[in-house]
Amino acid sequence: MAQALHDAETAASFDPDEVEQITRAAWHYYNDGLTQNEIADVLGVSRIKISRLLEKGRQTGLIELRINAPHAGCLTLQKQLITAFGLVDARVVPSANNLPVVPRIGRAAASFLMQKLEPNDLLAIGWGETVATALRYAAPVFPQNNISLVSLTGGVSAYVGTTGLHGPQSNAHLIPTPLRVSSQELAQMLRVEPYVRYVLDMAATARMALVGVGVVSNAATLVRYGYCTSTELEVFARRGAVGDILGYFYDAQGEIIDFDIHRHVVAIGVEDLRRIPNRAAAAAGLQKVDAILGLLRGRLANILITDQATAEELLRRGN
Amino acid sequence: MAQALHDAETAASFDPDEVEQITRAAWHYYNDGLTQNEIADVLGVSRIKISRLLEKGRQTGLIELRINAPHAGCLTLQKQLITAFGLVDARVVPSANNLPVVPRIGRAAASFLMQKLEPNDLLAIGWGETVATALRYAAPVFPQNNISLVSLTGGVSAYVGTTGLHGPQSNAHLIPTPLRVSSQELAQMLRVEPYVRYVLDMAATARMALVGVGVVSNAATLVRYGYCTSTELEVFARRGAVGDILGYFYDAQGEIIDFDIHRHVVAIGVEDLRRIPNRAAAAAGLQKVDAILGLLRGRLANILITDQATAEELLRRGN
DNA sequence: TCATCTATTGATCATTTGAACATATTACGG
DNA sequence: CCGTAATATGTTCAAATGATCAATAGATGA
Repeated sequence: MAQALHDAETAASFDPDEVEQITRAAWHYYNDGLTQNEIADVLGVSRIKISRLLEKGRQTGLIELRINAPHAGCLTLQKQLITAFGLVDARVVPSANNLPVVPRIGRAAASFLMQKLEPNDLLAIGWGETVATALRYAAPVFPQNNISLVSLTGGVSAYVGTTGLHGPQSNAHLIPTPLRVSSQELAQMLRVEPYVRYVLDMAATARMALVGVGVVSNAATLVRYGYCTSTELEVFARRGAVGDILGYFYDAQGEIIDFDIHRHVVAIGVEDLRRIPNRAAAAAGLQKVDAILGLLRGRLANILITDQATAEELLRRGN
Repeated sequence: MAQALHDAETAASFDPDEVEQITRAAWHYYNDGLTQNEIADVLGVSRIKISRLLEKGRQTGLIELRINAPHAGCLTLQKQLITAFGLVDARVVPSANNLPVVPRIGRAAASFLMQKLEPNDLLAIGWGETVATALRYAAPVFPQNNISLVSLTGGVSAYVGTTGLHGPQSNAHLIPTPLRVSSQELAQMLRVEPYVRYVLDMAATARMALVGVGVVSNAATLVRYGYCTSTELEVFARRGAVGDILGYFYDAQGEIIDFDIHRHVVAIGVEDLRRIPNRAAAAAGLQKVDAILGLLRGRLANILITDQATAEELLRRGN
């Protein structure tokens, strides 16, 4: 079910030799200001190879570009979000009307993680496209700092697989089940499976979580990947659901509504989630404003990564 | 005396409008992958302007490029340095034979500072070319995180002036005297001047210090800027001096030697310096190996930022 | 007020760069 | 052992970029 959430175009390489080459090239290129040709001479390879090494470095997050001055307008928005919703932190990326939202937010989330995570930290991840994108950018760096991953729900292995976070050196503990299964009984059985239990317990100890926010509409990722039908969502919406987190639907105040589907979900409980001290939600888009508002009101997340337009709308409608 | 340590070519601008423009441009360029032309259209300015904004952003450190995987060979060296000399941390930049050393080490030091300093921190700075370069790169970012600067010695104002760290928003407390004055009496009078006293006391409370390492040879920066004569240095060398820190000369074991000049220096005392928990020395070059060895043996610094060749030589000769 | 000087902006062009294509090399299944 | 596919490397070329020079606006001082 929904196996190939993302095609594996970006399977990152961890060949130490290549990492060394990339680093060396990057150093010369960005710090020393050499041209690709000069680096090629120094390292004794062809120019195009340098070009490709640099490209790969940027893709994988090995080379990270940090903008040290928060965009003035957005800095204000960040502060406003923090105070208006009592957040721990917030990131607002400048708006860009006709650029796809997910990669932009994903990058911002990756950047946030790289800034906040400390060596040996444990990062818990939820389900969703934005989370997947963020991981794609941030994950290659994790082995360096010995950062471990743990999933908050089933169904994430599909897209973690595309981040290159496999192999002996990686440290990813993923719940090996779908997000939702067909019956309450099966879900319960899976939850008490030793390894599943183990991962869920570990997830509850994470210091930082990154989750996505689901909307209640046909466009929901849950629908697109077959975990829900549009019909179900219509019912949920009629009963007051505005969004979902980890497969749990909540109302405008962020209260989890009692739906059957919640007992079909293989995921950490909401109470446990709330005990994770840093819960970052990455989401943007005007269609998500209601969902985000509920999320923040219910303190299901206390960190928000979004874009300018969404932030403005949140502030207009919020509180 | 030695006023223009560096020409003011890089006087950074803090026009908030420009910072915003740079940020916006950088975001589109590096995160969204737009071309300069496209950004020019979006922001409504000429393409060449975007090019210049980006250039300025990189120069001033507003746009920071971080390489997330330590160079493999150098990572080893870093670890070896840390264990061999009992350091708190170390940075080793890859060697590049015919590139000037100072800017490379300076950038590495700036990068180190930006990584380690936390908002509202106080950074103490010593005297020297490398420190000046590091500041040039790192300083523009400080107002953002409300990082304050304090000088450990006199004579730094000359080069801090070139970092744009002036004006109301900046927070730089500099000792308004030369590094060395002509008599013991004058030095003593200056040290008890209220403002000088105040700055020295404040410096002693810093959590992080960045200092340079002076060699005992004609090439010493102290000589070039007129604080010492070659003749003096010859005498010092004959009496066992291998290097200087903040104007204090020490022997191969890092013991401060008792010289008259030390009483002519307006600087924090060595004991107070040693009480600063993180003392980073930035220096590279084979001619500095003896000086660095002494420095580390005497624990005058417990963090070292250097290059590959120097690190290897240190390890060969050290301990 | 004018002249001069400086700083900013704009245009041109050589260099640098990445994308598209072509080729070689290696891995793999029959 | 061969053929096929997948991967890596090399070549060519158009796009993108930054340096240089010219022009303009703005500041400074007599």
